[in-house]
Amino acid sequence: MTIKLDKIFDSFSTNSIFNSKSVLQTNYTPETIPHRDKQIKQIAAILGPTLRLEKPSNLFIYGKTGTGKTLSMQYIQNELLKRAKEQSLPLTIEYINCKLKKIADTEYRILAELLKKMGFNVPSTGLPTDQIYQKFIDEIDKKRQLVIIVLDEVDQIVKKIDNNFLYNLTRLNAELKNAQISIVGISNDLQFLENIDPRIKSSLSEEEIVFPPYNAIQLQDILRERAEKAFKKEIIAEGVIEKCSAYAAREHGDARRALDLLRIAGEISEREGSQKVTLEFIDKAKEKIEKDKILDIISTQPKQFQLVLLSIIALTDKKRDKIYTGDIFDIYQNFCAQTTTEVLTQRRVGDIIAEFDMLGIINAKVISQGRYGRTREISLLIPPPLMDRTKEIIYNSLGLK
DNA sequence: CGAGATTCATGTGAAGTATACCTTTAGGCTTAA
DNA sequence: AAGCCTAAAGGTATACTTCACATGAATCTCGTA
Repeated sequence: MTIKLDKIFDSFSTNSIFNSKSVLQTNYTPETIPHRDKQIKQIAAILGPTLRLEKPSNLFIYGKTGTGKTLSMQYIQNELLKRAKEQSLPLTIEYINCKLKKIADTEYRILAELLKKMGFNVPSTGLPTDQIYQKFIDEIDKKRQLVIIVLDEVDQIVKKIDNNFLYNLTRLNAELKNAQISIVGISNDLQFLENIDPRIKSSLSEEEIVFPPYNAIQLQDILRERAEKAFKKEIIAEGVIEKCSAYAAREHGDARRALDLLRIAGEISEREGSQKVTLEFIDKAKEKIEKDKILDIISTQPKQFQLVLLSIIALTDKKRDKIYTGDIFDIYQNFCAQTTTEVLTQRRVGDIIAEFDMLGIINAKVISQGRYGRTREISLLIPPPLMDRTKEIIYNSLGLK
Protein backbone atom coordinates (compact mmCIF):
# COMPACT_ATOMS: atom_id res chain seq x y z
CA MET A 1 0.00 0.00 0.00
CA THR A 2 2.69 2.42 0.99
CA ILE A 3 4.54 1.81 -2.22
CA LYS A 4 1.51 2.58 -4.28
CA LEU A 5 0.79 5.80 -2.44
CA ASP A 6 4.38 6.90 -2.85
CA LYS A 7 4.05 6.38 -6.52
CA ILE A 8 0.96 8.49 -6.71
CA PHE A 9 2.41 11.30 -4.64
CA ASP A 10 5.59 11.24 -6.65
CA SER A 11 3.74 11.71 -9.83
CA PHE A 12 2.03 14.69 -8.31
CA SER A 13 5.18 16.47 -7.30
CA THR A 14 8.48 15.91 -8.97
CA ASN A 15 7.74 13.68 -11.89
CA SER A 16 4.79 15.44 -13.35
CA ILE A 17 4.78 15.33 -17.10
CA PHE A 18 2.94 18.61 -17.18
CA ASN A 19 4.67 21.90 -17.28
CA SER A 20 1.55 23.90 -16.93
CA LYS A 21 -1.69 22.12 -17.35
CA SER A 22 -3.76 25.27 -17.51
CA VAL A 23 -2.55 25.85 -21.06
CA LEU A 24 -4.82 23.01 -22.12
CA GLN A 25 -7.82 24.15 -20.16
CA THR A 26 -10.71 25.81 -21.88
CA ASN A 27 -10.43 29.20 -20.26
CA TYR A 28 -6.82 29.67 -21.27
CA THR A 29 -6.16 32.51 -23.68
CA PRO A 30 -3.23 31.79 -25.97
CA GLU A 31 -0.99 34.53 -27.28
CA THR A 32 -1.45 33.54 -30.85
CA ILE A 33 -4.46 32.19 -32.65
CA PRO A 34 -3.27 30.02 -35.53
CA HIS A 35 -5.21 29.73 -38.75
CA ARG A 36 -7.55 32.56 -37.94
CA ASP A 37 -5.52 35.36 -39.49
CA LYS A 38 -8.02 35.92 -42.20
CA GLN A 39 -10.98 36.19 -39.87
CA ILE A 40 -9.12 38.38 -37.42
CA LYS A 41 -8.08 40.71 -40.19
CA GLN A 42 -11.65 40.92 -41.38
CA ILE A 43 -12.95 41.74 -37.96
CA ALA A 44 -10.21 44.28 -37.46
CA ALA A 45 -11.06 45.89 -40.76
CA ILE A 46 -14.70 46.16 -39.81
CA LEU A 47 -14.13 47.45 -36.30
CA GLY A 48 -11.17 49.58 -37.32
CA PRO A 49 -13.17 52.79 -37.81
CA THR A 50 -13.64 52.92 -34.04
CA LEU A 51 -10.11 54.25 -33.80
CA ARG A 52 -11.19 57.24 -35.82
CA LEU A 53 -14.25 57.48 -33.62
CA GLU A 54 -16.56 56.48 -36.40
CA LYS A 55 -19.31 54.04 -35.73
CA PRO A 56 -18.40 50.67 -37.20
CA SER A 57 -20.95 48.42 -38.85
CA ASN A 58 -22.77 45.95 -36.75
CA LEU A 59 -21.07 42.62 -37.09
CA PHE A 60 -22.30 39.11 -36.96
CA ILE A 61 -19.92 36.23 -36.43
CA TYR A 62 -20.88 32.65 -36.74
CA GLY A 63 -19.26 29.27 -36.75
CA LYS A 64 -19.53 26.05 -34.79
CA THR A 65 -18.26 25.56 -31.26
CA GLY A 66 -14.52 25.45 -30.82
CA THR A 67 -13.69 27.33 -33.97
CA GLY A 68 -12.10 30.24 -32.17
CA LYS A 69 -14.87 32.81 -32.48
CA THR A 70 -14.84 34.01 -28.93
CA LEU A 71 -11.09 33.85 -28.72
CA SER A 72 -10.56 35.95 -31.82
CA MET A 73 -13.11 38.47 -30.71
CA GLN A 74 -11.54 38.83 -27.30
CA TYR A 75 -8.14 39.22 -28.87
CA ILE A 76 -9.38 42.06 -31.04
CA GLN A 77 -11.21 43.57 -28.14
CA ASN A 78 -7.98 43.74 -26.17
CA GLU A 79 -6.02 45.17 -29.06
CA LEU A 80 -8.62 47.81 -29.75
CA LEU A 81 -8.82 48.83 -26.12
CA LYS A 82 -5.05 49.00 -25.89
CA ARG A 83 -4.91 51.32 -28.88
CA ALA A 84 -7.79 53.38 -27.65
CA LYS A 85 -6.05 53.84 -24.35
CA GLU A 86 -2.83 54.98 -26.00
CA GLN A 87 -4.67 57.55 -27.99
CA SER A 88 -7.08 58.18 -25.13
CA LEU A 89 -10.15 57.56 -27.22
CA PRO A 90 -13.51 57.21 -25.49
CA LEU A 91 -14.09 53.63 -26.54
CA THR A 92 -15.93 51.06 -24.49
CA ILE A 93 -16.25 47.43 -25.40
CA GLU A 94 -18.42 45.20 -23.30
CA TYR A 95 -18.53 41.45 -23.65
CA ILE A 96 -21.54 39.52 -22.48
CA ASN A 97 -22.08 35.82 -22.72
CA CYS A 98 -25.78 35.36 -23.12
CA LYS A 99 -25.64 31.70 -22.25
CA LEU A 100 -24.79 32.23 -18.61
CA LYS A 101 -28.10 31.79 -16.90
CA LYS A 102 -28.00 34.00 -13.86
CA ILE A 103 -26.42 36.92 -15.66
CA ALA A 104 -28.13 37.21 -18.93
CA ASP A 105 -31.37 35.39 -19.36
CA THR A 106 -33.70 38.34 -19.51
CA GLU A 107 -33.70 41.64 -21.27
CA TYR A 108 -33.47 43.36 -17.94
CA ARG A 109 -30.51 41.37 -16.71
CA ILE A 110 -28.50 41.97 -19.81
CA LEU A 111 -28.99 45.70 -19.60
CA ALA A 112 -28.31 45.66 -15.88
CA GLU A 113 -25.16 43.67 -16.46
CA LEU A 114 -23.98 46.08 -19.12
CA LEU A 115 -24.58 49.02 -16.85
CA LYS A 116 -22.82 47.31 -13.98
CA LYS A 117 -19.81 46.53 -16.13
CA MET A 118 -19.59 50.15 -17.12
CA GLY A 119 -19.49 51.06 -13.47
CA PHE A 120 -23.01 52.20 -12.84
CA ASN A 121 -25.01 50.85 -10.02
CA VAL A 122 -28.34 49.31 -10.85
CA PRO A 123 -30.72 47.54 -8.53
CA SER A 124 -30.76 43.88 -9.44
CA THR A 125 -34.51 43.90 -9.50
CA GLY A 126 -37.47 46.14 -9.20
CA LEU A 127 -37.25 48.66 -12.00
CA PRO A 128 -39.56 48.34 -14.97
CA THR A 129 -37.80 47.34 -18.16
CA ASP A 130 -38.39 50.56 -20.02
CA GLN A 131 -36.90 52.53 -17.18
CA ILE A 132 -33.71 50.60 -17.35
CA TYR A 133 -33.59 51.22 -21.06
CA GLN A 134 -33.86 54.89 -20.34
CA LYS A 135 -31.18 54.70 -17.72
CA PHE A 136 -28.96 52.82 -20.12
CA ILE A 137 -29.43 55.47 -22.77
CA ASP A 138 -28.88 58.30 -20.32
CA GLU A 139 -25.69 56.88 -18.92
CA ILE A 140 -24.15 56.15 -22.28
CA ASP A 141 -25.20 59.41 -23.77
CA LYS A 142 -23.59 61.46 -21.04
CA LYS A 143 -20.43 61.83 -23.05
CA ARG A 144 -19.32 61.46 -26.58
CA GLN A 145 -18.15 57.89 -26.96
CA LEU A 146 -18.33 54.69 -28.90
CA VAL A 147 -19.72 51.59 -27.31
CA ILE A 148 -19.33 48.17 -28.79
CA ILE A 149 -21.46 45.48 -27.26
CA VAL A 150 -20.31 41.96 -27.86
CA LEU A 151 -23.08 39.43 -27.40
CA ASP A 152 -21.71 35.91 -27.29
CA GLU A 153 -24.19 33.17 -28.12
CA VAL A 154 -26.86 35.61 -29.24
CA ASP A 155 -29.05 32.79 -30.43
CA GLN A 156 -29.78 32.10 -26.77
CA ILE A 157 -31.25 35.56 -26.35
CA VAL A 158 -33.73 35.14 -29.09
CA LYS A 159 -34.65 31.73 -27.80
CA LYS A 160 -35.24 32.95 -24.26
CA ILE A 161 -36.16 36.55 -24.71
CA ASP A 162 -38.23 38.51 -27.06
CA ASN A 163 -37.17 38.99 -30.62
CA ASN A 164 -37.60 42.68 -30.07
CA PHE A 165 -34.69 42.98 -27.74
CA LEU A 166 -32.16 42.81 -30.52
CA TYR A 167 -34.22 45.15 -32.60
CA ASN A 168 -34.41 47.65 -29.76
CA LEU A 169 -30.68 47.47 -29.31
CA THR A 170 -30.00 48.18 -32.93
CA ARG A 171 -32.43 51.05 -32.81
CA LEU A 172 -30.92 52.63 -29.74
CA ASN A 173 -28.65 54.79 -31.83
CA ALA A 174 -31.64 56.81 -32.88
CA GLU A 175 -32.07 57.99 -29.31
CA LEU A 176 -28.43 58.75 -28.67
CA LYS A 177 -27.12 62.21 -29.31
CA ASN A 178 -23.52 61.92 -28.23
CA ALA A 179 -22.69 58.26 -28.08
CA GLN A 180 -22.94 55.54 -30.68
CA ILE A 181 -23.49 51.85 -30.23
CA SER A 182 -22.34 48.98 -32.36
CA ILE A 183 -23.28 45.41 -31.81
CA VAL A 184 -21.21 42.32 -32.41
CA GLY A 185 -23.22 39.13 -32.29
CA ILE A 186 -21.58 35.76 -31.98
CA SER A 187 -23.53 32.60 -32.64
CA ASN A 188 -22.78 28.97 -33.20
CA ASP A 189 -26.16 28.22 -34.63
CA LEU A 190 -25.74 28.52 -38.34
CA GLN A 191 -29.45 28.66 -38.98
CA PHE A 192 -29.99 31.37 -36.45
CA LEU A 193 -29.86 34.20 -38.94
CA GLU A 194 -32.42 32.64 -41.19
CA ASN A 195 -34.98 32.30 -38.45
CA ILE A 196 -34.99 35.80 -37.11
CA ASP A 197 -36.99 38.79 -38.07
CA PRO A 198 -35.73 40.25 -41.35
CA ARG A 199 -35.60 43.72 -39.84
CA ILE A 200 -33.19 42.53 -37.17
CA LYS A 201 -31.30 40.50 -39.66
CA SER A 202 -30.58 43.42 -41.91
CA SER A 203 -29.50 45.73 -39.14
CA LEU A 204 -27.62 43.21 -37.04
CA SER A 205 -25.68 41.62 -39.80
CA GLU A 206 -24.45 44.55 -41.77
CA GLU A 207 -21.28 42.53 -41.91
CA GLU A 208 -20.92 38.80 -41.53
CA ILE A 209 -17.93 36.67 -40.84
CA VAL A 210 -17.92 32.91 -40.92
CA PHE A 211 -15.52 30.83 -38.90
CA PRO A 212 -15.12 27.51 -40.69
CA PRO A 213 -14.26 24.40 -38.68
CA TYR A 214 -10.60 23.58 -38.35
CA ASN A 215 -9.37 20.71 -40.41
CA ALA A 216 -7.13 18.01 -39.00
CA ILE A 217 -3.90 19.70 -40.10
CA GLN A 218 -4.86 23.00 -38.53
CA LEU A 219 -5.84 21.25 -35.33
CA GLN A 220 -2.41 19.66 -35.28
CA ASP A 221 -0.78 23.08 -35.36
CA ILE A 222 -2.93 24.31 -32.53
CA LEU A 223 -2.29 21.24 -30.45
CA ARG A 224 1.45 21.33 -31.09
CA GLU A 225 1.70 24.88 -29.97
CA ARG A 226 -0.22 24.26 -26.78
CA ALA A 227 1.39 20.92 -26.08
CA GLU A 228 4.80 22.55 -26.25
CA LYS A 229 3.87 24.80 -23.36
CA ALA A 230 1.75 22.40 -21.42
CA PHE A 231 3.99 19.37 -21.31
CA LYS A 232 7.64 18.94 -20.48
CA LYS A 233 9.97 18.00 -23.29
CA GLU A 234 9.80 14.61 -24.96
CA ILE A 235 6.62 13.60 -23.27
CA ILE A 236 4.36 13.33 -26.25
CA ALA A 237 4.88 10.19 -28.28
CA GLU A 238 4.95 10.04 -32.03
CA GLY A 239 1.58 10.37 -33.69
CA VAL A 240 -0.32 11.44 -30.60
CA ILE A 241 -1.01 14.94 -31.83
CA GLU A 242 -2.08 13.60 -35.18
CA LYS A 243 -4.48 11.17 -33.63
CA CYS A 244 -5.98 13.75 -31.34
CA SER A 245 -6.66 16.12 -34.17
CA ALA A 246 -8.04 13.38 -36.34
CA TYR A 247 -10.60 12.49 -33.68
CA ALA A 248 -11.57 16.10 -33.15
CA ALA A 249 -11.69 16.88 -36.85
CA ARG A 250 -14.17 14.11 -37.25
CA GLU A 251 -16.40 15.88 -34.75
CA HIS A 252 -16.88 19.16 -36.60
CA GLY A 253 -13.30 20.39 -36.13
CA ASP A 254 -13.85 21.46 -32.56
CA ALA A 255 -10.55 22.69 -31.15
CA ARG A 256 -11.90 22.64 -27.62
CA ARG A 257 -12.64 18.97 -27.97
CA ALA A 258 -9.14 18.31 -29.26
CA LEU A 259 -7.54 20.11 -26.35
CA ASP A 260 -9.71 18.28 -23.84
CA LEU A 261 -8.68 15.02 -25.40
CA LEU A 262 -5.01 15.85 -25.09
CA ARG A 263 -5.32 17.12 -21.55
CA ILE A 264 -7.22 14.09 -20.34
CA ALA A 265 -4.81 11.78 -22.10
CA GLY A 266 -2.05 13.56 -20.22
CA GLU A 267 -3.88 13.23 -16.93
CA ILE A 268 -4.45 9.55 -17.45
CA SER A 269 -0.86 8.83 -18.36
CA GLU A 270 0.30 10.76 -15.34
CA ARG A 271 -2.04 8.89 -13.08
CA GLU A 272 -0.84 5.60 -14.45
CA GLY A 273 2.73 6.63 -13.83
CA SER A 274 3.74 6.70 -17.45
CA GLN A 275 6.49 9.05 -18.48
CA LYS A 276 5.08 9.39 -21.96
CA VAL A 277 1.76 10.16 -23.47
CA THR A 278 1.29 7.40 -25.97
CA LEU A 279 -1.39 6.59 -28.49
CA GLU A 280 -3.23 4.21 -26.23
CA PHE A 281 -3.82 7.02 -23.76
CA ILE A 282 -5.63 8.98 -26.42
CA ASP A 283 -8.04 6.11 -26.84
CA LYS A 284 -8.45 5.87 -23.10
CA ALA A 285 -9.09 9.60 -22.93
CA LYS A 286 -11.66 9.41 -25.67
CA GLU A 287 -13.36 6.57 -23.87
CA LYS A 288 -13.31 8.50 -20.63
CA ILE A 289 -14.80 11.59 -22.21
CA GLU A 290 -17.60 9.56 -23.70
CA LYS A 291 -18.18 7.70 -20.45
CA ASP A 292 -18.28 10.91 -18.48
CA LYS A 293 -20.68 12.39 -20.93
CA ILE A 294 -23.08 9.46 -20.67
CA LEU A 295 -22.86 9.25 -16.90
CA ASP A 296 -23.32 12.96 -16.63
CA ILE A 297 -26.40 12.90 -18.80
CA ILE A 298 -27.87 10.03 -16.86
CA SER A 299 -27.23 11.46 -13.45
CA THR A 300 -28.74 14.81 -14.33
CA GLN A 301 -31.95 13.41 -15.76
CA PRO A 302 -35.18 14.10 -13.88
CA LYS A 303 -36.87 11.35 -11.93
CA GLN A 304 -39.35 10.34 -14.58
CA PHE A 305 -36.63 10.06 -17.19
CA GLN A 306 -34.56 7.89 -14.90
CA LEU A 307 -37.54 5.64 -14.28
CA VAL A 308 -38.07 5.19 -17.97
CA LEU A 309 -34.39 4.49 -18.51
CA LEU A 310 -34.41 2.02 -15.64
CA SER A 311 -37.31 0.21 -17.29
CA ILE A 312 -35.37 -0.06 -20.51
CA ILE A 313 -32.32 -1.35 -18.66
CA ALA A 314 -34.43 -3.91 -16.80
CA LEU A 315 -35.89 -5.16 -20.05
CA THR A 316 -32.48 -5.37 -21.67
CA ASP A 317 -31.23 -7.42 -18.73
CA LYS A 318 -34.05 -9.89 -19.19
CA LYS A 319 -32.52 -10.64 -22.54
CA ARG A 320 -35.53 -9.85 -24.56
CA ASP A 321 -34.16 -9.24 -28.02
CA LYS A 322 -36.79 -6.72 -29.07
CA ILE A 323 -38.04 -4.03 -26.77
CA TYR A 324 -41.15 -2.05 -27.59
CA THR A 325 -42.75 1.04 -26.15
CA GLY A 326 -45.62 -0.94 -24.65
CA ASP A 327 -43.28 -3.27 -22.74
CA ILE A 328 -41.43 -0.32 -21.35
CA PHE A 329 -44.62 1.31 -20.22
CA ASP A 330 -45.73 -1.82 -18.33
CA ILE A 331 -42.49 -2.13 -16.43
CA TYR A 332 -42.31 1.58 -15.95
CA GLN A 333 -45.62 1.47 -14.11
CA ASN A 334 -44.19 -1.12 -11.72
CA PHE A 335 -41.21 1.03 -10.97
CA CYS A 336 -43.49 3.98 -10.36
CA ALA A 337 -45.39 1.94 -7.82
CA GLN A 338 -42.14 0.93 -6.12
CA THR A 339 -40.98 4.49 -5.84
CA THR A 340 -44.41 5.95 -5.18
CA THR A 341 -44.16 8.15 -8.19
CA GLU A 342 -47.03 9.34 -10.26
CA VAL A 343 -47.48 7.42 -13.47
CA LEU A 344 -47.24 9.46 -16.63
CA THR A 345 -49.34 8.73 -19.66
CA GLN A 346 -47.99 6.50 -22.36
CA ARG A 347 -48.04 9.48 -24.66
CA ARG A 348 -45.54 11.24 -22.49
CA VAL A 349 -43.38 8.16 -21.94
CA GLY A 350 -43.20 7.89 -25.71
CA ASP A 351 -41.82 11.39 -25.86
CA ILE A 352 -39.32 10.64 -23.13
CA ILE A 353 -38.11 7.66 -25.10
CA ALA A 354 -37.73 9.90 -28.12
CA GLU A 355 -35.66 12.29 -26.05
CA PHE A 356 -33.34 9.54 -24.90
CA ASP A 357 -32.93 8.67 -28.52
CA MET A 358 -31.92 12.25 -29.23
CA LEU A 359 -29.40 12.13 -26.40
CA GLY A 360 -27.85 9.02 -27.88
CA ILE A 361 -28.48 6.92 -24.77
CA ILE A 362 -30.73 4.55 -26.65
CA ASN A 363 -31.45 3.74 -30.24
CA ALA A 364 -35.11 3.85 -31.13
CA LYS A 365 -36.46 3.02 -34.54
CA VAL A 366 -40.09 3.30 -35.51
CA ILE A 367 -41.17 0.09 -37.13
CA SER A 368 -44.46 -1.21 -38.35
CA GLN A 369 -45.34 -4.79 -37.62
CA GLY A 370 -48.31 -4.87 -39.87
CA ARG A 371 -51.18 -6.57 -38.17
CA TYR A 372 -49.39 -6.21 -34.85
CA GLY A 373 -49.27 -2.49 -34.93
CA ARG A 374 -46.64 0.14 -35.00
CA THR A 375 -44.08 0.86 -32.34
CA ARG A 376 -40.54 1.81 -31.58
CA GLU A 377 -37.91 -0.86 -31.49
CA ILE A 378 -35.48 0.15 -28.81
CA SER A 379 -31.97 -0.86 -27.89
CA LEU A 380 -29.70 0.48 -25.21
CA LEU A 381 -26.52 2.24 -26.28
CA ILE A 382 -24.81 2.31 -22.90
CA PRO A 383 -21.58 0.33 -23.17
CA PRO A 384 -21.76 -2.82 -21.00
CA PRO A 385 -18.83 -1.84 -18.74
CA LEU A 386 -20.78 1.26 -17.76
CA MET A 387 -23.95 -0.58 -16.86
CA ASP A 388 -23.10 -1.14 -13.22
CA ARG A 389 -22.23 2.49 -12.61
CA THR A 390 -25.37 3.53 -14.46
CA LYS A 391 -27.61 1.34 -12.35
CA GLU A 392 -25.91 2.53 -9.22
CA ILE A 393 -26.53 6.15 -10.15
CA ILE A 394 -30.17 5.57 -10.91
CA TYR A 395 -30.82 3.45 -7.82
CA ASN A 396 -29.20 6.07 -5.68
CA SER A 397 -31.06 8.99 -7.07
CA LEU A 398 -34.35 7.14 -6.91
CA GLY A 399 -33.65 5.70 -3.49
CA LEU A 400 -34.26 2.17 -4.65
CA LYS A 401 -32.99 -1.12 -3.17
C1' DC B 1 -54.80 -15.61 -56.30
C1' DG B 2 -54.73 -10.81 -55.78
C1' DA B 3 -56.73 -6.22 -54.92
C1' DG B 4 -58.45 -3.77 -51.60
C1' DA B 5 -60.27 -3.37 -46.80
C1' DT B 6 -59.21 -4.08 -42.03
C1' DT B 7 -56.56 -4.03 -37.96
C1' DC B 8 -53.40 -3.33 -34.37
C1' DA B 9 -50.31 -0.68 -31.23
C1' DT B 10 -48.54 3.19 -31.09
C1' DG B 11 -46.65 7.37 -33.53
C1' DT B 12 -47.63 12.23 -33.94
C1' DG B 13 -49.86 16.78 -33.64
C1' DA B 14 -52.63 20.26 -31.53
C1' DA B 15 -54.67 22.16 -27.85
C1' DG B 16 -55.53 22.49 -23.15
C1' DT B 17 -54.05 22.30 -18.05
C1' DA B 18 -51.21 22.53 -13.95
C1' DT B 19 -47.36 24.21 -11.92
C1' DA B 20 -43.38 26.66 -10.71
C1' DC B 21 -40.94 30.55 -11.18
C1' DC B 22 -40.50 35.33 -12.53
C1' DT B 23 -41.50 40.08 -12.83
C1' DT B 24 -44.57 43.80 -11.81
C1' DT B 25 -47.59 46.20 -9.07
C1' DA B 26 -49.75 47.93 -5.13
C1' DG B 27 -50.19 48.54 -0.51
C1' DG B 28 -48.31 49.28 3.79
C1' DC B 29 -44.65 50.31 6.83
C1' DT B 30 -40.47 52.88 7.96
C1' DT B 31 -37.49 56.66 7.69
C1' DA B 32 -35.67 61.18 6.83
C1' DA B 33 -36.57 65.87 6.02
C1' DA C 1 -42.85 62.39 0.74
C1' DA C 2 -39.49 59.04 -0.51
C1' DG C 3 -37.67 54.60 0.08
C1' DC C 4 -38.12 49.91 0.93
C1' DC C 5 -40.23 45.54 1.70
C1' DT C 6 -43.69 42.09 1.02
C1' DA C 7 -47.72 39.99 -0.59
C1' DA C 8 -50.72 39.59 -4.29
C1' DA C 9 -51.38 39.72 -9.17
C1' DG C 10 -50.16 38.94 -13.68
C1' DG C 11 -46.94 36.55 -17.22
C1' DT C 12 -44.44 32.94 -19.13
C1' DA C 13 -41.93 28.62 -19.73
C1' DT C 14 -42.19 23.75 -18.81
C1' DA C 15 -44.03 19.35 -18.17
C1' DC C 16 -47.65 16.97 -18.71
C1' DT C 17 -52.59 15.33 -20.25
C1' DT C 18 -56.41 14.74 -23.49
C1' DC C 19 -58.23 14.18 -27.74
C1' DA C 20 -57.97 13.10 -32.41
C1' DC C 21 -56.07 11.45 -36.22
C1' DA C 22 -52.12 9.20 -38.96
C1' DT C 23 -49.25 5.11 -40.09
C1' DG C 24 -48.06 1.10 -42.61
C1' DA C 25 -47.53 -3.65 -43.35
C1' DA C 26 -49.46 -8.26 -41.85
C1' DT C 27 -53.74 -10.26 -42.28
C1' DC C 28 -58.48 -10.84 -43.76
C1' DT C 29 -62.21 -10.74 -47.21
C1' DC C 30 -64.16 -11.57 -51.17
C1' DG C 31 -64.63 -11.40 -56.15
C1' DT C 32 -62.72 -13.48 -60.03
C1' DA C 33 -60.14 -16.68 -62.96
